[in-house]
Amino acid sequence: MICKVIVDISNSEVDRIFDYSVEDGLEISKGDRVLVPFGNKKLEGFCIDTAEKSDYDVSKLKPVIAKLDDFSCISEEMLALMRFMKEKFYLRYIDCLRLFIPGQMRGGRVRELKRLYLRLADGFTDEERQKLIPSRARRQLELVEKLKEGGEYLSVVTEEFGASTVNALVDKGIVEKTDKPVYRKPYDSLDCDANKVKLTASQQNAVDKILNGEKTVSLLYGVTGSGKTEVYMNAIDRVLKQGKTAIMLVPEISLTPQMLRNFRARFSSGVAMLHSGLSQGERYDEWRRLLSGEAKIVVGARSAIFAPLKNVGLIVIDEEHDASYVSESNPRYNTCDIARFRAEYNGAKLVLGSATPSIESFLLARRGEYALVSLPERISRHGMPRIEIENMSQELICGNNSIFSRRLEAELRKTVENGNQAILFLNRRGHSSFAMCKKCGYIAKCEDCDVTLTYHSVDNMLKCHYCGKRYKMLTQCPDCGSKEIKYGKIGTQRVVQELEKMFPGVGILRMDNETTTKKSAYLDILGAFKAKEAQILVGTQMIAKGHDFPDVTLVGILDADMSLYFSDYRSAERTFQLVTQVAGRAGRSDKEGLVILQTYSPSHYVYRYAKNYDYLGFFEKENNSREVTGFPPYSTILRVLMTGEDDETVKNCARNMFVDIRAYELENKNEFLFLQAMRSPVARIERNYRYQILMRIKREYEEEVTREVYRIIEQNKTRGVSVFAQINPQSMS
DNA sequence: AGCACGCCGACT
DNA sequence: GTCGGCGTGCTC
Repeated sequence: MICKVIVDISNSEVDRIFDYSVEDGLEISKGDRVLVPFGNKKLEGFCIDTAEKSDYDVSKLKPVIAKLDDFSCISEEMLALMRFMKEKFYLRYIDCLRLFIPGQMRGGRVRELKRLYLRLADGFTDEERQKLIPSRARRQLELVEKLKEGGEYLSVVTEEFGASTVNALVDKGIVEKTDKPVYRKPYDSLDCDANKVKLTASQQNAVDKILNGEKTVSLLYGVTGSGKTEVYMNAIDRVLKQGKTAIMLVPEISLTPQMLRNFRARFSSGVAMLHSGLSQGERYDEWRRLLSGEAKIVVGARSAIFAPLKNVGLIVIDEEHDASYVSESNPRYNTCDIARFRAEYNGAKLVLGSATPSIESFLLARRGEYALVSLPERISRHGMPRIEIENMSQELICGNNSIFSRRLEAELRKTVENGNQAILFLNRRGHSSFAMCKKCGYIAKCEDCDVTLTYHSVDNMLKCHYCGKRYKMLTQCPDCGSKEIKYGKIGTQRVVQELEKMFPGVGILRMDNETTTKKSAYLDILGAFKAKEAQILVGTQMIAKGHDFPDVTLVGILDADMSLYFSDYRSAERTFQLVTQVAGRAGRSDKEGLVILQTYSPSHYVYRYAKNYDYLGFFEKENNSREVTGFPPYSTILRVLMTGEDDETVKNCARNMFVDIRAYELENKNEFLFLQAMRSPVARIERNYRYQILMRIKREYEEEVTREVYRIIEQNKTRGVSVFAQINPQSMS
């Protein structure tokens, strides 16, 4: 027999299928991990197929050394998914396969916790047992009866029956001692009261539409507090009753302990969790519980979409618009595409849930490709805080050059005096910034792309990340002539300093990506704020989602424009989602909440719609603008990134590929909207030089053009250059 | 990736 | 004369 193997080295040179012979007596099947000789050493690898023939000279084949695990770890479905991912995202086989198993398994680092386990030995009839056990040995007979219903750990049995009883049966050979792994269960202490809430009519209707509708994908559109979680849990419950399994995804950052607790309570040990908070060992154990079928539901972040479940009946992606569902490094993939593949493969349903769906998803729903399932808005906007917009240009004209508007300062004072809490929110996207006139709100944009220019402090230039065009930094506003150009960004540190001056003695907490590298620190700060150890919390995106703070009555968004003018075609969408989400932090209890949004562009349409919580209005406007400008979802942006240690080599490789792609473009003019090669905006990372080829392709040609581009890449790839593809990148770094 | 094979400069 | 530089080719 021939075994087709992918070796465990992440390098495009060896990311090919290698054939090995399998010697008699060794049983290898598709999806097994194997140990193989490779060059002059032994490597781990994955058997992705078996065959009778090989294209390679059979007499030169080396034999597989061994099978690595005593279970099969990659299912037929996952092998198909691997091929899909390679085609769609231009990934290596091995990088996909690595996503499918817990990291600990590689390199034989798994240390399974094993305990002795008792079970009845095969090959004994009841009569034979009766002959062997004296009828007066009541305890032995009882134990045999118990074990007939299934095995049990030795320690449990010994406690109940005593060691002598056990040993007597083991000596007779009627009972066998074996090793059985025990799985570490995180959150085992959570209480498990089955809190089944009766669904409202509209929730019930939503569940029916999701599970019984003809469409594979449903977009569940419902504002915060409309009861989406109940819909998810009910739908999962019904799917489980059909003997199927379910995948529930939540955004990474939130880790939503609330959601995890709900699931544990409702489904107890049938739930496995996979997220970054677990230790390596816990992660492995949860994965094994899923593989063995012991757990039928997985709750987790992005990577949980690769859970080794069989017969999946339902996949839920909660907060579908969240950026954490897109992998922006190494194996770059989009969770939604993976979920759709798995749903279609299994004949399962996929639910995308959000209060502020991505433009892409909502458009697909409106076109009828997805079923649109809406939960009614809460009866009134009561409970949603009022959003007020403060014009920062006006503040400047009135002589207020501070980072706080006079209104925000007054409201902060009021909040502090009343013993309530406030959150001040700062935007921080990446390391870049943009140029803006503080007087009139003018924003420097690219002449060709209508995208905000990014300020690069290294050379004091403004650059367009979508076409590579460079501009001199502004010294004066071209519109109003003012020399007050803002291009930096406010740091949390600075905000805290100002606050300390304004409110001496008031507790202030600070949280941002830089200071909070540890997960525990993040939870500590939130805990301290919840316990009212401070009255003001200053933070970045991290505090925007999840947690409820009942005493927060004021939320200030200091620099809303930071995300509005970020150089990304999705910046308006992001800002709308952000404002809506941040607003949700104020007034979650009976206390009335207020949101103050500071901006230099008070009349921007995003703020107009966000202020009224008008998602549909925003969608219409934004969707229209995407169509006019030819950005996704009306086009597909394909970025080919090349990196390597030698600048010349990488540059040449990029040039060669560009020449071929350009030739293809000239023959297929109609399919392209844009094509250009350039240095990457971040030109060098970790001593690797970076070049990129950017294209915008008409949406309907996405598949055929990407296929052709990948073919050209494959043809031109050179030693010393790594090539990656990115579809609709979140950022260009 | 990692290693072997292979062809040109300064050294015990 | 050799030791060793890293360019190129290969790994079933």
